[in-house]
Amino acid sequence: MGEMKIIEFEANCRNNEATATATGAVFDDDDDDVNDRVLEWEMGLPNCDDLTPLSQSLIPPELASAFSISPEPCSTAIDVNRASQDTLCFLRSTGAHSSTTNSNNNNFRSINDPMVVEREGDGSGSGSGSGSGSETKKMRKMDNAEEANSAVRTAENSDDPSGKASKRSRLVWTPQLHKRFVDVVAHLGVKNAVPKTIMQLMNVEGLTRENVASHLQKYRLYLKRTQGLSNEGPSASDPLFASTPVPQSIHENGTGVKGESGSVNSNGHIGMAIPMPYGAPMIPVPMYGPVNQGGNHHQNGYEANSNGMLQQRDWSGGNKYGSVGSYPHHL
DNA sequence: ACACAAATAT
DNA sequence: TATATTTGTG
Repeated sequence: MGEMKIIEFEANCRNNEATATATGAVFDDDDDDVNDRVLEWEMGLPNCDDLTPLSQSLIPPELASAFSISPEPCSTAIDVNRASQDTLCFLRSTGAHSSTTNSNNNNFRSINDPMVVEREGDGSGSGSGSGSGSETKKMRKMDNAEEANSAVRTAENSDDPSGKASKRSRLVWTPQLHKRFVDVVAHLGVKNAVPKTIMQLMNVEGLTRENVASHLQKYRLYLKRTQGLSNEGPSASDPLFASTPVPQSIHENGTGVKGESGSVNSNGHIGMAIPMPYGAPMIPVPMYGPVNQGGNHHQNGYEANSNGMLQQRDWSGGNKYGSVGSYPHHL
């Protein structure tokens, strides 16, 4: 278990020099009080949906080309898995013992299984693809809904055999996606929060301006309905929106630099203007769904998405945005 | 070309 | 119901 976690983290942070070093330090174990520190350290670790998946290139294409950086073919989930395997082998051969490295920590979720899109065209094929049918099956616990389904697809379904424009199916605004959306909207002021910009900063592959525009329209209505009216009563409607507290920074805030940070929202949440939000792509791919509208069974707004996280208030208590990364400064 | 809101469609 | 698309306006 402990091994698994470390490996996953390793994989997720491969590009983070500092963290990688830290990981190494753990293995040097002098133990004992180190354990406490490790625990403490782990508490502050970013949640999995805050981590940048390896499957995502850290450098935007434009930037890469601008600095003539070699493309580095963006790794697939399979690559990530293989990397995990390699790391595992390496660690074992090195004699790293993570035996004492605690076991209780449900906080870790693997995102090396790709966040996926499914198009309504093919309802089939949601195989747990990444494994490529080979090993790794042993430690797959997938507690609860964790990675219940995972299909490895890409936004642009490669084959658009007939003709051209592959009809995208409806975008499903998962809590992760929406969180991202809200973060970005909060980060830009009201002024700059226009669909195009939002789309760019969200940096989600396959996300279109129309997607954002539509969602933004709805979101604005939601805002008008809630903070417009003094009564903030039944937030029963729009579970998605309700689950993602509206940052105060939506007030007036151009670059967000001068904004008060640490202000507390009505919910008791910290609505600080996100210091340095995403710069690099984090969320690989939005999730599309089979639109579940033929015989709709469940009424909750949630989808049993590939992460299975119906994270409602993961962030309720403290402000641990392990949320690393930074918005591109050049905007 | 874009943003926007409202209406409408799926 | 959630999202997409259209329409009209700026």
